[in-house]
Amino acid sequence: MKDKNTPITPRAEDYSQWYLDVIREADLCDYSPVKGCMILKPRGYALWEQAVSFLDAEIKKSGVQNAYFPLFIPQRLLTKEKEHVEGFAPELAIVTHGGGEALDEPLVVRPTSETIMYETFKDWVQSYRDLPLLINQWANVVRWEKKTKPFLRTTEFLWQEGHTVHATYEEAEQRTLDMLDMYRRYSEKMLALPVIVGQKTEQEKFAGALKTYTCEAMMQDGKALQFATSHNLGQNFAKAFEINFLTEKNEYEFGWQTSWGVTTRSIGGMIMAHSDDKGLVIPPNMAATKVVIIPFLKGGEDDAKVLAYAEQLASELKNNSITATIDVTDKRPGEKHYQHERFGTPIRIEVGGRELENNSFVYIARDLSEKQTAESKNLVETIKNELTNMHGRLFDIVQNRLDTNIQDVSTYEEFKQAIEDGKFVRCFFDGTAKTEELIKEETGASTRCYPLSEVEQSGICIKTGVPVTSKKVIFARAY
RNA sequence: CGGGGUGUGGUGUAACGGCUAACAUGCUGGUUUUGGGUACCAGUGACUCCGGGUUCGAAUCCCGGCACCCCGACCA
Repeated sequence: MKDKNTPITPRAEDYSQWYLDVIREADLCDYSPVKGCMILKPRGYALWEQAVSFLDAEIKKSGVQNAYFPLFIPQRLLTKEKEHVEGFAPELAIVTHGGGEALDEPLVVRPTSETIMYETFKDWVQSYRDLPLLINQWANVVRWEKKTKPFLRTTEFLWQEGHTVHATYEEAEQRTLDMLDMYRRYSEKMLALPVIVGQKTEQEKFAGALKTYTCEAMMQDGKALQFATSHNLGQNFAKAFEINFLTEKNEYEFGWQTSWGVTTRSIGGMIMAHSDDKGLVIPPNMAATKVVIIPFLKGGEDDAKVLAYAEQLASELKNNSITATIDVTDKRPGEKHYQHERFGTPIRIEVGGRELENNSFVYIARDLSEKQTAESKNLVETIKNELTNMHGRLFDIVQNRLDTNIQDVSTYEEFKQAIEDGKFVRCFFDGTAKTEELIKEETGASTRCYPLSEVEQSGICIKTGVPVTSKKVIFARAY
């Protein structure tokens, strides 16, 4: 943790350094001895736990069961689907020795579990009666990335990966979209983060997928962050792994598959999108501790009464499912205030002799600096409302940022300028890998997605001028 | 992996090639304070990232490694 004479870097000065400062100040993680890996400290892990509890419930509600597959994947399995192996080959961690001896066949540390799961799924799926097969796993995966940043890109990360097999394309597509929508809800309800949901271009889709859908969020510097994906795998993997089943007509057909995942990166997105120059801001629904109560203790005989009052307020909140703690450390009040601002605790309540006397309490929402006073009989209602309002305020700020920073352009000059200004750009594009690469080279912007909200229409490609009939695509610089 | 930058107590910094590596903060104990980082006293804490070299003498110069940061390429 930094000291008081070394405040965190202001956002405008160096966004990247600010982000690292916020994380360190909030005591979320440590660097590991292995480059690029992240040690999640309790405060950081608590954020992920909130995400897990929401997502796990939603996943189960949609009929999916949890299972667990091994960390090690025999290398030959990974090579079965051609595009898949080509996509992942450069970032694999491979184990060559075990028990002190060289292994006959190297083992890949899973970068994702399609291959090892589907090798098994082929045995689980025999008949149309076995479908749909709906499996999810909570796991860690390893991708040996060149460059890392806490939460946003780490060598090892935590995620949830869902894998399903269906009897028809339509059903698989529906599942793909349903899970995409779950991620949108996760983002909006938990992270207070509005997102653009849409479909990835051919070039940007998942290695081995038919279609990839994504949630794209806008950070405070205008860069995009993709933090959840849902893939319609078609029959690509089913063919490679021979996942076939007998239909009602007693004919063999390959299964139609989906996979979908969200990672600890989403926590990074939340941090980047909401935090400020004072430090971390945790949206209320993501905060394990929603309220911290700071009693003003003056060393007199009133202290016991003030403390009892604080405890009374805390237990009332807890009885109404609002997690609250009392900060009884012997630090000075000001120091506590700064600390909890850096920790991002959504609401701070202050009580002392004054409040005790007139049965009130002072509260401050993390995203506002004004102190407000309320009567203790209205405690639960007041705090509940404030938590709800805070969620709304955080959401609206990001929504507004998104709305005002998406620009429709019709010339390449406009395009370049808008990207330079840190905006999301919406335009037509010919859909080719060549054009996409060229634009990326010249401007640093990549395609984010074809938003689901867009409609197909005629236009001309922003770069090549070729006439196209398609949705407009979003371009942006991205993390 | 290419280009650039930075590595000094837990943290942030300082020190011309030259005294026992300095200051602030933190941490521990004490007194004092407590409605936005109290003040003072005492204590604690660094083979100056690692390994070589140049030199009478290296935190400082040179070479090699490693780590971190920034900009690219790769990606959730």
